[in-house]
Amino acid sequence: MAKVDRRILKTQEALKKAVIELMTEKNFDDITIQEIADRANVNRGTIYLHYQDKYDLLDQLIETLLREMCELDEWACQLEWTEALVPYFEFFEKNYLFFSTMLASKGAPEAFRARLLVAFMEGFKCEIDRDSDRNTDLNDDVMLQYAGTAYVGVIEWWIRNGMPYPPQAMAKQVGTLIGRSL
Amino acid sequence: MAKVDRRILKTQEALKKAVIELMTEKNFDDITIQEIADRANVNRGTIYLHYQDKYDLLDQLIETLLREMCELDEWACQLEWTEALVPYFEFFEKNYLFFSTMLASKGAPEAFRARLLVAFMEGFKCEIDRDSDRNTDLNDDVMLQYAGTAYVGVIEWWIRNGMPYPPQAMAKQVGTLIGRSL
DNA sequence: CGCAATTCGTTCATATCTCAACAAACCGCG
DNA sequence: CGCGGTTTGTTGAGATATGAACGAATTGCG
Repeated sequence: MAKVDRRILKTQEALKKAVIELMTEKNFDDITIQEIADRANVNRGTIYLHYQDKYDLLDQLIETLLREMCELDEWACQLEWTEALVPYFEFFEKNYLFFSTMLASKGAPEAFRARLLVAFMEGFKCEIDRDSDRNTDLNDDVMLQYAGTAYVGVIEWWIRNGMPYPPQAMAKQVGTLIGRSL
Repeated sequence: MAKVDRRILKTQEALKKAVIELMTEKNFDDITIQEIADRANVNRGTIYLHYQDKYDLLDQLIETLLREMCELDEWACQLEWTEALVPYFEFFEKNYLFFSTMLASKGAPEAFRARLLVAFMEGFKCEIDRDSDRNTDLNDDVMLQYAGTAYVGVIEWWIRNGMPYPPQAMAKQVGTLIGRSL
């Protein structure tokens, strides 16, 4: 893709960082456009050059994070599950602030869980075991829904409880379980 | 003074930060304008909108720091020495990276010590004890030179040796000594 | 409810920054 | 020395961000 002007990247990064920060301090709906602009050290009008409103900004912020996450495509049907999940849990850990906020706050982001789920199920698709016959009686969408919701549930629990186990341990256990489910 | 456009401040701060960082990694003379621009995430040409060359940038960087330091004018002839010096040593600590680089590197900043000295002596001027008669036989400039070089020397030692005592302890001791000298 | 204050979204003219290109100066090296 | 490659400083056209202003929501409160 055509390379983007450096100023655009700087502005958008500052804005997204500002939103994440502010979300840890107050409910998303209570955050004002002016506050975001101040925190990002950007003129208020500049926000409207990039986003419709603060909800659009939140949307694109989520989109960015999810895209980043999906680029951890080491799960290119290559590694074993227990290995492949490590970078993911490390990613969750690195973005702990964002995830915990998105999962805790109750304002806008009910949709966040759903988007996570879709992203995971998409990733799981090519992982279903078709070589053996242990899944002959199972429908794809059932298996995907099963493993997907389980994965999201575990992540949510892990984040909410302050990441009681290290990423590696989580990856190993969750990897085992997902492997059994697909 | 007329308020400065936000972009100017952002750019200049990024540039100064970049220089400080780079100076910890290599000799100032080996730093290239392009490197500074890259580190600051700024177009190379932009640098010339603000500075003549990298030496000018370093100059203004020093100027900025010294001005910042002088604005710690709690020593408005108000507090006792041992108290008044605390914010200064905290300032040195906060800018440890800069000071240690400026005092260690041997490229450009031989002049740095001299500038520090001048700044301190200027600040000492109004602090000379004229009320008692214990200084009647002493010249101002002698006392200033004496206390100033001593102060610079101690700071240099403290920074070079990795700040072996906390700022408060340093402020207390140096405060006592300067008080005796003026 | 009704008013005051805040926030929002938009507009405009202008300042600053960007990118690409250029010639000149500088550099290391055969 | 002389040559390629790098760095420098400058330029110009265009893109983006700024600040100030405005009326229209929205909010908080008596």
